[in-house]
Amino acid sequence: MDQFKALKYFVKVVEFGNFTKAARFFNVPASSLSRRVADLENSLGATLLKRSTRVVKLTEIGQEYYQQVCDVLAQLEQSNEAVRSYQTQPMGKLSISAMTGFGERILLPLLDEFSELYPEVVLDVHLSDELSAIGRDEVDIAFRGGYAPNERVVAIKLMENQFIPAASKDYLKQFGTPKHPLDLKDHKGLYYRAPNGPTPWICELDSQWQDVSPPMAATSNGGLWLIDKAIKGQGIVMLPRWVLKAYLARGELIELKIEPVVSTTQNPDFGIFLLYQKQRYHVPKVKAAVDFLVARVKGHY
Amino acid sequence: MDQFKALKYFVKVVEFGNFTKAARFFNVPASSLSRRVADLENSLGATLLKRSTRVVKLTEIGQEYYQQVCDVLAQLEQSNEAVRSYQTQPMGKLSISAMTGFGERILLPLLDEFSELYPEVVLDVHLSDELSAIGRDEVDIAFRGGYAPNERVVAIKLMENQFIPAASKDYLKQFGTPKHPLDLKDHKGLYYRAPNGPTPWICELDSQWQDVSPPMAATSNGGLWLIDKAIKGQGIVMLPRWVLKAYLARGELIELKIEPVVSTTQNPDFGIFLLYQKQRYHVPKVKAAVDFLVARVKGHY
DNA sequence: TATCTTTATTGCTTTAAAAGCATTAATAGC
DNA sequence: GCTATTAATGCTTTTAAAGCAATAAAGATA
Repeated sequence: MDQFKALKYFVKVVEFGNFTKAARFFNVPASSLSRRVADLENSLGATLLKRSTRVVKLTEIGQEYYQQVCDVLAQLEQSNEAVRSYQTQPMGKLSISAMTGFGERILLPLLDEFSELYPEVVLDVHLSDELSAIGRDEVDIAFRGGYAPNERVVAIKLMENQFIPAASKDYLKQFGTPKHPLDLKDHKGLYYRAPNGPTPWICELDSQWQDVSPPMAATSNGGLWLIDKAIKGQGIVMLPRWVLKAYLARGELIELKIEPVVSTTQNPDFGIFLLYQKQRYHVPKVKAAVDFLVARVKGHY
Repeated sequence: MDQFKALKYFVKVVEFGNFTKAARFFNVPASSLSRRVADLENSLGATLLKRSTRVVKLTEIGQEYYQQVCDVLAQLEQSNEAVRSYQTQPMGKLSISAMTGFGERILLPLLDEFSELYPEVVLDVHLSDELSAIGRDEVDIAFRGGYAPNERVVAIKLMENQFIPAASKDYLKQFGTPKHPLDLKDHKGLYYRAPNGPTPWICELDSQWQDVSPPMAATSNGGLWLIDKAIKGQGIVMLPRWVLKAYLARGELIELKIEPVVSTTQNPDFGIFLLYQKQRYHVPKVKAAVDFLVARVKGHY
């Protein structure tokens, strides 16, 4: 029995919920699928599909098996792809996912450069703060603030992503400079809006993580708009250091030195990571992009 | 082409380093393997093996592919096994790995009970403090002090594993009762020896983890011997609460209340976990043992 | 250097298995 | 109860892998 063929047939029958449609997909008679799947069931000694003339659905064990088989087939397909594209030129569609802020400020300019170096690679960039699952989705490279979700994904730390509070000189003159987290109660907060809502400001007081968010003056997922408001003296922003760097340098904003440190995450090692699937590194387009981006970002930030 | 057959041939050829020997393994002529592997290479458009009459070895890309393929085949084989053994009685060899202390005191008595319930299951228990890699090794169930190594492994927390210091009444009368971690400097430590050496005693002072180990009076991986010495007043032991529980209850040892808390790990959620491979849960012997052990240990400790 | 031995490959034949097709059986909807 | 749809089955054709003998290549040996 060709087990590989049997598995592919099985998976498609499940997905179409129908032998006939799956057969059309493969351009073979339905009887072939019927036999292959039957072979498979026989060799496993279990019924995977509950068949009737109208519906074909998975049994309990079939459900388990289906998911595992999907996984295995996907992995194998990826390995095959990696070998097939080995020692060819970087080319084809490269899918990249990144957080909006990082994408706009750092990634896109670099990608323009990349495109000049590798014109054969067609870029497909998704900017969103929602985290898309690398591995499952068809994303080749992702930029996220966190570690690798599993051991098949490689995570390279590109830069720090420490959130710091800042405000304009005028604002501080008018409302005073907070020195302690609890001083924030009497200030105005400009909040960055993550997909699950505005990010609270937290702080470790007496070995306990506490929410010390000031009253909300505005909230947005547009960092520039928040910074603009902060410069105009409308409140305190809490954004990554690399975002605020230029404004701090020009004196438009002043970094607030609050003790103990106020942040947006309990994890002190928060950073921006580049993620890719280990087994795909040898696909030329992936390798070229990972090498290029790591070199550029690590060098400049 | 039957890709699975080709892959299985390929893997064995690599492992034997030799077409002829691999062919004998499958009881088919070597020419078959030669053809299947050639097919595979053709379909991938790459050379996987460097052949000569004396040596067959992997190319660089072949090496990559081999490892990934091994993984895929192993996973598939496990899935098949899980389905094949579905809805049969628990039976066959069940391999269990546990830490020595936990194994001797808690696991083995329970396994006696388990064996009476499921006489068809042949137990193979390894007691060792060295951690064996679940997934790679042929271990069905493991007991460890820590989390799941990857997302294919399920970890169930069975009980706390907090290390606490204790000493005998006589000892404390003679040497005084330490109240603060730094008091330990003037005491005698009875150390548990982990595979990588005696476990130091640590403590968080001024938001900094510090080694506050007292001078060593003895060290051993035999917990009972250490407890015996402690009862005789020869020092302070640092062992899990569940180990010391009985001695504390009988008054043979007294728990030391040191502030801030002295421990052997920085992780406050230290516990004993039962680990098994997710996809193997439906193998009857695994399911029976996991369910049994979780119910018993969770209920009684 | 010449010869021997081991081992992978290749051409040809045999054998096995999957594809293809027509038919049957089963089931839901009308 | 009839009709339409769909999965399974029996039989034939086609395809692919197995088996075998012969060849070629590369170390090892003398």
